[in-house]
Amino acid sequence: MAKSSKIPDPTIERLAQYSRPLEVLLKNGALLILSEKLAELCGVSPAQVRKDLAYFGEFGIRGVGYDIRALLQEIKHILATDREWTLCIVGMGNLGRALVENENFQRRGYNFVAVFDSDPKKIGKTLPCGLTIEPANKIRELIRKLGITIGVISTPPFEAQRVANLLIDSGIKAILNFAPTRIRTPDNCAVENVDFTVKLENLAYHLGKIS
Amino acid sequence: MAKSSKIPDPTIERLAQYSRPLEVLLKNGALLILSEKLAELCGVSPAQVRKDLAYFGEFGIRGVGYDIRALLQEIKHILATDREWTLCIVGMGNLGRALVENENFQRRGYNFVAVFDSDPKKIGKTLPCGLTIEPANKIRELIRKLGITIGVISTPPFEAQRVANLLIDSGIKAILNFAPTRIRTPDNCAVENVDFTVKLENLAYHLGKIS
DNA sequence: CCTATTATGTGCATAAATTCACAATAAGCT
DNA sequence: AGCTTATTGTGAATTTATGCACATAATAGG
Ligand SMILES: NC(=O)c1ccc[n+]([C@@H]2O[C@H](COP(=O)([O-])OP(=O)(O)OC[C@H]3O[C@@H](n4cnc5c(N)ncnc54)[C@H](O)[C@@H]3O)[C@@H](O)[C@H]2O)c1
Ligand SMILES: NC(=O)c1ccc[n+]([C@@H]2O[C@H](COP(=O)([O-])OP(=O)(O)OC[C@H]3O[C@@H](n4cnc5c(N)ncnc54)[C@H](O)[C@@H]3O)[C@@H](O)[C@H]2O)c1
Repeated sequence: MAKSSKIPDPTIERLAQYSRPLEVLLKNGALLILSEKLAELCGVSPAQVRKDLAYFGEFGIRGVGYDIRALLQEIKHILATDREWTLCIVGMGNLGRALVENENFQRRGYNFVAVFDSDPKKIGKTLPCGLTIEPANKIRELIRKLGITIGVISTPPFEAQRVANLLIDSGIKAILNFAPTRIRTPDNCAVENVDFTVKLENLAYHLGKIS
Repeated sequence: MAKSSKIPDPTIERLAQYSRPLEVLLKNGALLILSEKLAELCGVSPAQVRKDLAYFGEFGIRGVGYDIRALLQEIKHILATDREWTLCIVGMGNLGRALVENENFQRRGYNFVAVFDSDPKKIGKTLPCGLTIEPANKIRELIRKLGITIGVISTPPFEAQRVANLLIDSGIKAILNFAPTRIRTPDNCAVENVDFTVKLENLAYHLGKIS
């Protein structure tokens, strides 16, 4: 049963990772998987896999393993990815465009329904995906009209907090931020940051210890 | 002093994060910062900041704070970002192009010196940044010739492991992987994965608990 | 030169996350 | 049915990371 208050944060992150190979296996027609196998595919320990899943219920069959289809469904349900989400992107530069054209998001239920920019030269342009770039001053209106719940920020860092405030003001409850700066949000708005250079610096650190 | 074996992994990640606001402060002419202020800017506790830094030495002045310029230099030295790195990108789709055009990397000493693709229609094209897309079969040759140490993978997931093997074979010691799949590397090759959809699923989980 | 003030550096306590090890249980076999 | 085998689910032990609280050291002011 879901003792929902006490779930470790890393567990949530791993659940998403578990779903990747499960999807592939399911597509390939596999029916069953052992914690040991899934662990290996994800680079974690088998006990970790079992414990992560056990936080939410008993999804396996002792002595047998996990039914792949059922397990995937459970994980998707836990992560609330068994429904459709509507998102918008603010800042349609190189990264924003790469995001909106990537069909991985769509396939997982993350639907971009509006994209914004403040550059007059970009506003009004229609993208290959069919969306037209809207001016930043329509953010509030369109978020409400289209019922957008997740906002993606891919503006330069200096604009990120201003944009975040605008999104929060418009009722957004979750933000994915690609600008390499921390943005502040009230407690009722979740933020996840993606900063590639931090990852690179991690690599550099490890390389530096060798060479 | 560097008891280098016992540094927590999260500490390394945070060091990179500390450097962001420090760079901004330095540019703005600030000279001094307190652990409390830096902590606030990064969303961590002041004790955490001090402890993280203390793993590597005594960089502050008691009763006074940290000299911003010196601290930044120390952090860069620890992370080995006080030197230049040469990298290549394999897979010049939307994401690969966004990465190579982003001057943030260059500014931090991460220099893309070669980019590869397997699509004949893309090979030979010259990008705004001045690099020409090379065929995948020149990966080995160019990595050696240009002394490339870090490889970036932005191919579809199905190709990622194959590409990784090629990079490892060519002597690469660190890989930044954007394909949403785990890649296996020998112990002497570090990997960092960047998976946006995992972050989104994190957000969805938190949203799901509310609405 | 001494005292008050301030903010760092750090040993110790606490909390969080992972791993261990085994009891529980399902399925197959005889 | 009972016995064997396999793998899950989980409490307890261990490891890892964070936070606390104060000793330490530097500075400023009288
Ligand atoms: N491109 C990458 O590979 C990459 C990698 C890591 C981080 N990032 C970060 O992601 C962000 C975007 O990167 P990019 O390469 O697409 O940059 P970019 O300069 O190509 O695009 C930024 C876009 O944001 C728009 N913009 C600026 N202010 C705005 C505002 N207030 N409202 C709406 N739109 C606004 C600009 O007009 C521009 O189109 C940056 O913060 C960058 O540091 C990018
Ligand atoms: N675009 C995004 O916003 C985004 C977001 C998250 C993850 N990703 C992931 O990043 C990767 C790249 O995304 P994208 O949007 O640029 O995809 P894309 O399809 O636009 O580009 C992939 C490129 O890789 C090339 N390629 C394929 N096999 C290759 C090989 N063996 N050697 C060299 N090149 C090869 C293709 O020719 C193509 O140019 C994908 O795995 C994607 O899932 C992308």
